[in-house]
Amino acid sequence: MARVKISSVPTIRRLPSYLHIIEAAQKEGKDFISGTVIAEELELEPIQVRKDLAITGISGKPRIGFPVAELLDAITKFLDWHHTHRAILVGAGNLGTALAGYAEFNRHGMSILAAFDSDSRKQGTRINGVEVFPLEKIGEKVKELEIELAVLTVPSPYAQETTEVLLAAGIKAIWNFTNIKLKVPKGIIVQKEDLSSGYAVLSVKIARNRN
Amino acid sequence: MARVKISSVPTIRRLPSYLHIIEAAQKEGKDFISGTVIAEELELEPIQVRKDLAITGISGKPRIGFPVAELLDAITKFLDWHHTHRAILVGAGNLGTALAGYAEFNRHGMSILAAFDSDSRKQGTRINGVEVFPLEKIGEKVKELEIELAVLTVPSPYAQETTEVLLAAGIKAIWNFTNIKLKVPKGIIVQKEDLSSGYAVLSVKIARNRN
DNA sequence: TAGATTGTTAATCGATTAACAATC
DNA sequence: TAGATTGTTAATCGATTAACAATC
Repeated sequence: MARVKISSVPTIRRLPSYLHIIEAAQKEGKDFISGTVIAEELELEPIQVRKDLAITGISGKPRIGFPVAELLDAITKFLDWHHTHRAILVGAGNLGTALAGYAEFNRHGMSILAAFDSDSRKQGTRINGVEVFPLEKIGEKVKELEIELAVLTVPSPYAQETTEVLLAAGIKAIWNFTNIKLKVPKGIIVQKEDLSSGYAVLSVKIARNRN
Repeated sequence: MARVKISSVPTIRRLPSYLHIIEAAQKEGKDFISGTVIAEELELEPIQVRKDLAITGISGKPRIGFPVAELLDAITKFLDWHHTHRAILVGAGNLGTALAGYAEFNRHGMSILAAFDSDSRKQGTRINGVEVFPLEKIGEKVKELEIELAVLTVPSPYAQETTEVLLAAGIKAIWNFTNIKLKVPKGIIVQKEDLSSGYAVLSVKIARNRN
């Protein structure tokens, strides 16, 4: 009986970088790639790569490695990147515009179908091909376009009130780029992308390096 | 003998969110804030907040909590956010522009003093107040402006070659927003900000939620 | 005083790493 | 065959959580 392997968040976070390496190997015409090679490329331990790849269910051959095509397929499916994630962008500023045009996401199933902004000068224009609507249209568009995900890139002071609008529209998953901890009911998925925490780690490293 | 408390990366990553909560408390005129309150706000365990705050060296009072002003000062200093980090932005696209205008970073010591882009139409213009120069000027400007940090927001295919230019210019720390694992000599600090790994976690959560 | 909160020490949990037989 | 790599089982490491005395 096939049991679902338990996968940890750290493992999930590493999978996209594996995917990237394996895609490069495929472009070079390789049919197999070893965990050792992937590990070298990313400066990880080989055992960690093997453990991570185990969750895909693909088995490798000793001395040869893992089959590239199968691995790409299995990782993509594991990440649910073979499905389209129908998304809206809320807050059409620079960050939102950057995300709308980020090829990496588009290639992996994220489809931003509409953007929203409170600035009437932006309404009716397009950012990276995505039309910008007033916030009032969120409810209507979410239903019409069968949206499952909202990418939140409004200024932080508006994060919570905008979230209320999204919840009212029936949104079940929010990718939160603000530095506000959103208050949402149980069952709503919130993924917080915290640039400040990255800056904190970097800053501490630099400070330690100075001494 | 005062020993430097060991601090883990997870702890450092949580400090900015504590700072945010404590700043809000200060604005409300509060002189003390308890770990319990911070934990509630962020949906963390109180014991985790107390452990994390211990690295600042500030001690709290039972029943009352931690002194807000001292805590803000200690966290800011711990993160080295009281020093100015002189930075350049390499790649003046939408993401770079967003980072240049991100008030959160400016408020906490990151000072972007110049931007660079290979697109000659951008050269001479300003993004969020930062002047854009051709890449050829990097070496000169890094010396002139005493830059210690480069924020890398070029398209991924140019990430490694741009890094070589930065290294040649004497840059010792790179904040890498591309999805390329940069090859750098030992001693160079690279902080990778990986949006794809966030998307991976989100995507898996959504997929699990559908079942 | 009563009791909420701190801070220390110990226990638990989970992720990473090590060891090594199996095998291509 | 020889030996590099896989995959499993066990050991280690480090982070989180629990327990609880001290105390404001």
